[in-house]
Amino acid sequence: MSQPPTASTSKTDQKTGFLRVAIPSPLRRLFDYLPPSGHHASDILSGTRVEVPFGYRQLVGIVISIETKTDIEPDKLKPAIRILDCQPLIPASVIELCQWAAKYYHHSLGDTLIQAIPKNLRQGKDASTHRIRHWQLYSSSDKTPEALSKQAKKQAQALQYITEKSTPVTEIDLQEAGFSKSILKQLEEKGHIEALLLESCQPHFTSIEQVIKSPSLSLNEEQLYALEAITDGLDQFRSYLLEGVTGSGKTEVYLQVIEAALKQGQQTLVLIPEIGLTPQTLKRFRDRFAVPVACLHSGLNDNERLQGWLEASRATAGILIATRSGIFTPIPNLGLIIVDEEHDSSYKQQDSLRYNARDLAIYRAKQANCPIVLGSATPSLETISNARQGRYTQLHLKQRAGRSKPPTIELLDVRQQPLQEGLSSHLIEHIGAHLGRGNQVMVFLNRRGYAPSMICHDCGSTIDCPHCDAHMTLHRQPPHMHCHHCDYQINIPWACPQCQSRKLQPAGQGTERTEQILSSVFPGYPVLRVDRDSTRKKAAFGKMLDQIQTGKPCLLLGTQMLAKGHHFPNVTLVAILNADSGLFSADFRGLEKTGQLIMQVAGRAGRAEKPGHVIIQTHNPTHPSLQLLALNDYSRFVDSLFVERKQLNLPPQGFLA
DNA sequence: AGCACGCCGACT
DNA sequence: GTCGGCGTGCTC
Repeated sequence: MSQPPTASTSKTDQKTGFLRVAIPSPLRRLFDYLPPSGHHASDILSGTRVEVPFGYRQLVGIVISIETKTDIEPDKLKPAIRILDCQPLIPASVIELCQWAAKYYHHSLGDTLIQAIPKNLRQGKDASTHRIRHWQLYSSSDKTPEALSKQAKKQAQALQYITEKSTPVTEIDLQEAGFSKSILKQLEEKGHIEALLLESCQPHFTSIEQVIKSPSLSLNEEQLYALEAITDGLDQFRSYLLEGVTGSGKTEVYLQVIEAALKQGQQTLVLIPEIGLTPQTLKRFRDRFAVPVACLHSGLNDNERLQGWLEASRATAGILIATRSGIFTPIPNLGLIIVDEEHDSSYKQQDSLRYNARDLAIYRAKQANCPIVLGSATPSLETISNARQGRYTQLHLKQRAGRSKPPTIELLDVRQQPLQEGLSSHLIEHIGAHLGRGNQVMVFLNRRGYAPSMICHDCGSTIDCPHCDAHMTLHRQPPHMHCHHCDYQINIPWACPQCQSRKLQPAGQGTERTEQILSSVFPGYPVLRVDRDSTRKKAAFGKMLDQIQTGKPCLLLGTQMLAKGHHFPNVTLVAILNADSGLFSADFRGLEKTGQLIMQVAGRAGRAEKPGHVIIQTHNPTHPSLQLLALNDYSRFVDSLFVERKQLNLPPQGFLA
């Protein structure tokens, strides 16, 4: 082995400093390294990724700081392998956010930071040379393209679109213009176009002079008041609660606030619930704004995620629409945060770092000194409590936009009434009447499968999951028993495992069972079942939505998938079958969740010209919470919950941990 | 969390 | 002999 040129060299290296690195490991401390050979610590910036030896492994860590002193014995220090970024990948603001989150949620900083960046970057991929697929006309003349057939209209349009652009077009751009991958592939096979991998060279979003692509809608008085309240303080931290009933036009207020932020050269982060980012939502943003709109959600592959992340962190996109984890995306010109459906539980991460993206969003807005808008028709008690204590400015949208009226809500007492597979005859009459008038009916049942349990008629024992002790749900399509907690599945038993009796019976109602009864009672109308089982295939849900949008009379039967975000103009009757099961939940937030769900479901009724009617079947017509919900009065319902929480000293009145 | 090491019992 | 089960300890 050759000696270093002089003995003093290594000493000088040590004097220049150490890298303090956050390592993706559950250990809640940082690790010091010598700079990689050929580097001086003083040239390395915090926020860059660094590859380091760690035990027997090599990991990608994040440089948190450069230190001149270390407590580690010199012979234990290892040099880092290499620096992965020439510019900080994670800005100081996001490191600070992660430090706060790691401390608050008792998690390691390394694990917190590493989950804040896309998978590709976690694995050490070079961020500066990220390439994406572009398409251009076939450039060499070694073969003549095959002529397009007259039927291939879409292909001809795509070819036209690509021809008109002078530079290669990104595949994403083409997809937004309505040309699918298969169209492009066919054009490629016929020799018309070719793919190129190019670095995207989009300009900073502020270089796009016109912010708006299509004109805004006109606002009613309440909307205008909200808009002005928020835009008055665009340059300072302030939290707003935008409480607006379903159909009151919250989104239009968001869009116009975003417009104001963009005009000041600032980016907006829009957080939405997990299932909230439908292609329609995205389209609405992209149709309105001329600046690029990036998105991050679970439907994207690793490269698309990286793309969205880079567009936001390089400020090529003016708007980032993201689900929970998007709260960690670097956004250099952050000037506005919107959290839509702020009460939604998908903002909570349940495993590893147990954060609530809505709460981190508040921290981030404070950090960026910008306004944050929490929007919901049914805000969480925490948020209402904050608003009442004056921490948030409260804005109300009480009227539905346009001419539609709030629905009437009826509690249908089914005590002592004959039930046909969970449906009372009164309800069946109502459903028939609405269908007969050519309208659509929505039946809401928050239980998928055929029946939530199997019970032995002779000994009373139930079929339970061996792993989690919960009842196993009976499914008929295909026939099996399924644990909805851990996914454990078995065949339907022939006999009771306890007493060998053959009298095992389905107990309770699931959507499959209700589908059967609805089809037999209303044979002339299609029954569309929308739950996680019937929509497992990717296109299935979309197809059902299309069928609903035709407006023809039909029965829509589903779980909470139906409750959120969709606009069904022809639904005039909403029936809620098992509201009772939510009234006596073990979780102290159970009643709150139930109330929010009922309000959300009820909001599906009568959104257009036709008045809506909601029927809640119940064995507890005198339940005070249910009565308040039936008055369509969410705030009085919330008041009653506050009283209860106060008595039991539960959040937000008290603390649990 | 990973990963290696080391101790011990079961098998070709 | 040696394969592998899991208990323990360490990571700059």
